[in-house]
Amino acid sequence: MTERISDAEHAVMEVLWKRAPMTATEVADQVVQQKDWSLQTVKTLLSRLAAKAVVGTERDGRRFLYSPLVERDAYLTGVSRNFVDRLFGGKVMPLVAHLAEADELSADDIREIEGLLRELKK
Amino acid sequence: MTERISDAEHAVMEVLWKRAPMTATEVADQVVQQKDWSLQTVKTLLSRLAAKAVVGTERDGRRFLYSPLVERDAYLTGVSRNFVDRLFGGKVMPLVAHLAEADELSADDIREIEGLLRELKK
DNA sequence: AATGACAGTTTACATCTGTAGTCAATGAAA
DNA sequence: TTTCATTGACTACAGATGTAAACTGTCATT
Repeated sequence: MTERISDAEHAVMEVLWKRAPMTATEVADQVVQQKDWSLQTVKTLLSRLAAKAVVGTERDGRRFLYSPLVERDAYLTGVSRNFVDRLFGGKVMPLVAHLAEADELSADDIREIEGLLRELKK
Repeated sequence: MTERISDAEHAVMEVLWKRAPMTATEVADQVVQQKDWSLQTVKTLLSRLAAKAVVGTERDGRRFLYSPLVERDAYLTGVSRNFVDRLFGGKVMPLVAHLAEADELSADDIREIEGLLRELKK
């Protein structure tokens, strides 16, 4: 199973998923636009991710270039699977139903999803 | 915003959401069918939930009766909202699309969801 | 050669979580 | 009334997490 990625780590991953490889400083520059973290914090998160082999490092002179080793897609699948399992008994229906009842779905959302499902049946 | 409920705590809540009020021992009896936890562990979790005011206590002689103070529905809405926000930019479409692409949706699922959406549009 | 600016590594530290063990009070049973 | 079982309260303790500061090695500059 894929290594667990914490919330804070996830923010770092999102940056790396957008562009990679990047140096720690580059990553931090991006992350800081979202989260009010220090450079050190971002470095720590990168190290932990590297230790878990969720990101890979490649030496570039005196510094490292970081790249994701786990694809965003695979990660999302795992997390979604887990989420739906734990909270909705593994069924997507109840989740969609719930979001719908909670008025989290706009008419546009509904149309979009219907279109998607129509595609899927082909 | 609703207090955060950890995974272990969530298992306890599921039991209380099914029936309440219940004593700690009753809750533990139910929980143990799912998780291999000791009575003490369940009691600790109940205490933590009570401390966070996620469950309420009512004295019954020498023991307590516990009941949820947060409704399952409200909880699910919050957690789902948060999940979709963090991972799918707040849009449900990408989530459904993702699950679909990851083959997490069966033909039956698709039909069911379509039925649901059709209802919603009325 | 001395100095300063980065980069990565190590250490820190409070809080949250998972998972109980122990203790003290109290009601039930003998 | 002595004893036992039950219940909540307090304590424990390791690992994960959020959030860094301090340390160390090494180029680039003076």
